[in-house]
Amino acid sequence: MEFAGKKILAALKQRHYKLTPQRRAVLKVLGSSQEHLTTADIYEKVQPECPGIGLVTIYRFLQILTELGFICEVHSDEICHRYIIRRQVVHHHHLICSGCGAVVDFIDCDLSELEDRLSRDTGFEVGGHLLEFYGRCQHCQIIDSS
Amino acid sequence: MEFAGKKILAALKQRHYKLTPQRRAVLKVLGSSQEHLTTADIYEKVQPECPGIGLVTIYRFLQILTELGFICEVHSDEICHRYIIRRQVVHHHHLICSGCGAVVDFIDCDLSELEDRLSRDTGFEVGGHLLEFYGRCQHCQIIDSS
DNA sequence: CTCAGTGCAAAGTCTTTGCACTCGT
DNA sequence: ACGAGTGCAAAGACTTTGCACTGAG
Repeated sequence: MEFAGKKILAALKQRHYKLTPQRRAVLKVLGSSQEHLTTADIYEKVQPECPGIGLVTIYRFLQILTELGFICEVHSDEICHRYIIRRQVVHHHHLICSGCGAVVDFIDCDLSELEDRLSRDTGFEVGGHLLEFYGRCQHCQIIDSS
Repeated sequence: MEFAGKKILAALKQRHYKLTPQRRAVLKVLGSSQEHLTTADIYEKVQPECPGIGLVTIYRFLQILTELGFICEVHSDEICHRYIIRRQVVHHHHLICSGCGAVVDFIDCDLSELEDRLSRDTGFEVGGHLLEFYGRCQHCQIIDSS
């Protein structure tokens, strides 16, 4: 999953953001992880590659990545402020494993009908939505039953 | 919307939680607000009714209410850890006004087909989902255009 | 009367800010 | 060589914990 990271690096370069070793390392971690990560998770995972890195640097970089839409925040009743690299450029949703934290993206969901109905019923001008599914991935189901 | 608060009071009593003036006041605030509130919001709104109340008390009580499922956390890319009283006992979703914070519940959404497909495609055992819509309520639309 | 609940203060966690130094461009 | 980016330390925001007192049942 190096691809997403590489793509973001190029995009950052184009916007004249500096490509420091720290940023490369953070992107590498984000790009090679299937799970949603907290800032602290990233900090830990970056250590081998970039021992001296400061937490602050990660905070600041994540902020940039969020602003540019390169990472998504993952939400649930249990989880907040966890990040995952955005593999889909388009609007999409997450299927999250509550066991290992793996995240699967999916694109096609037709909520427009529901959106229209809500709009009619409530008078709201509906601008967007957040949809996330929770469950257990195959691997964690096996662990559960053993 | 006093109703929800009254109902919760009864449920708490049944579970032998003590019904202190502080708890009554917090429930009153939650029950009479259409918006999602932070702990600090509740703290402020409770002052007139219960001047000496401590923030800590609210934290602790919200924790109980969350555990018992009487309030829901509201999520979005902007908003996290905001609470709203649970008016629907059953599974439901939120339509949130990004202007004034008003929250409308809605129940009927048929995601089972999508859930089945995801389950088939990914091997996940899907346990639940979080669906929230964002938009502008009628009132805020009027303000916007003036 | 008893112990859950409260309020205060202190501690803990997470995140942001100020500032001098470094290094990518 | 310039200024964005970095790391440290300190400050700030939010939440939890310890402890003695209070009041609901």
